[in-house]
Amino acid sequence: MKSEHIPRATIQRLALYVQVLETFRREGSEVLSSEVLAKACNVNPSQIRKDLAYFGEFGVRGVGYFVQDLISSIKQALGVDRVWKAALVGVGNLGKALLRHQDFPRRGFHIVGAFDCDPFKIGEEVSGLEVICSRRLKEKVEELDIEIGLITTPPERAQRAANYLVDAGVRGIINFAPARINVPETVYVEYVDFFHHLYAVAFNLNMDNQDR
Amino acid sequence: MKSEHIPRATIQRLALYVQVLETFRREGSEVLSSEVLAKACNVNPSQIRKDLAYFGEFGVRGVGYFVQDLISSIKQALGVDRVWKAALVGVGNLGKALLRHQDFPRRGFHIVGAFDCDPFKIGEEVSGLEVICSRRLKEKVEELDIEIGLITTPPERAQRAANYLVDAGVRGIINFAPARINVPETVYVEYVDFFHHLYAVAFNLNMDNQDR
DNA sequence: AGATGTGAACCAATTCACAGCG
DNA sequence: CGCTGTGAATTGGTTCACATCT
Repeated sequence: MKSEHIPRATIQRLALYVQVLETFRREGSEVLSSEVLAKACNVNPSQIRKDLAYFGEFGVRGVGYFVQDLISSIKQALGVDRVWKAALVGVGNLGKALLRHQDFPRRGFHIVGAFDCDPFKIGEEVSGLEVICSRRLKEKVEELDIEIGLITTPPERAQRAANYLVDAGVRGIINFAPARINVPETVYVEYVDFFHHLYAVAFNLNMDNQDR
Repeated sequence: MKSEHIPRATIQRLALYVQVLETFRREGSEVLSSEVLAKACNVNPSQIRKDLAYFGEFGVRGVGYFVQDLISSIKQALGVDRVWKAALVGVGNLGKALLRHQDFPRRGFHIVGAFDCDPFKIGEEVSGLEVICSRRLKEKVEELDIEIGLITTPPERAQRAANYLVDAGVRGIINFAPARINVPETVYVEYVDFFHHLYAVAFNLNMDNQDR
């Protein structure tokens, strides 16, 4: 693999390719060209080839790509060809929904700890996990070998959750709370915010309305 | 407002600015410079000024921006200075969590219809809404004046949900299901997929691990 | 023959640097 | 004087076009 800098957009597209390739596999495809995959993903074929080229040569000239092999190769490139263990902090509506979400284990992300600071929630069981006091994060992260943290607290408690996670040695965080968080440079944060998407939809509908 | 093409990234950042500005407002700030806002959003100050320039001149030279005014201006630019009515299709774990999510109404997105095709779910009440058969979408969309659709079905039923929504005249869709959907050009779709973010985190942690 | 892999050309978005204004 | 607003410079990402290989 080339150690060039890999655009963030490439990573996002690779995740998309896996999703679409898995659909092709379910439907029985064994080989496909970058052109076919491109159409299904709504991107340019050479975009796909460039994205893949960061990690190696996975295709066969004159033939295309073997679906199963390509899925495996991309997953390996992304580092999702293994199990990642995660802790969830904030057992509200969203937190519970994520804990119950079948796709997490199915996709290799095992949520092995659920944390909250509300004494009424501590001890409650959600989806086979006992809710534990957030203060005990460090101890549990070490015990369970957790590498990823999911923050699903209300926004005003997101920073505190982040602090606990960082202190516990977690180096990857996905923040579902609508608030920015400060963490050391060594910690990687992804923000998930539905409302940014809702705003984008509203903006586009609004534009269309004005054009008429 | 200039009718230039506005980059998608700009729209996403404007949504971010609103989020961060609302935090500043809560904390009592009345005026701030692009530099201060930039630091809080982790972007370049001139980026902010450029983004805003697509829509008008909102600042005061030598002073900065008035927090409250800027929030209002951006919301107006994005088209979120009003209420948008939405239908949710697919009342599973995620669907229920979204229906119960206080932030939707708080941010101007009112989910006024919940739909599912499972006869066991139809008639059930979730967060004050009766679950209605998906086939009745068209009728309800017209009756309730719905403009946005949220798809929270399993992936294999996402396309059908999209078809119902399009047929009902909905022109903006947010798809939470991990599947691409085909819709006419006139319909705007946003995809929300946690796993793309999880993959990005996994990739970065994986890289860090290899570097050591 | 037909698809990949890739350097070159293109285009868009970000950042710089400073003129313009309160 | 200080910060905005913006043309110019730069960076980075995407697309093209074709050499390359099965």
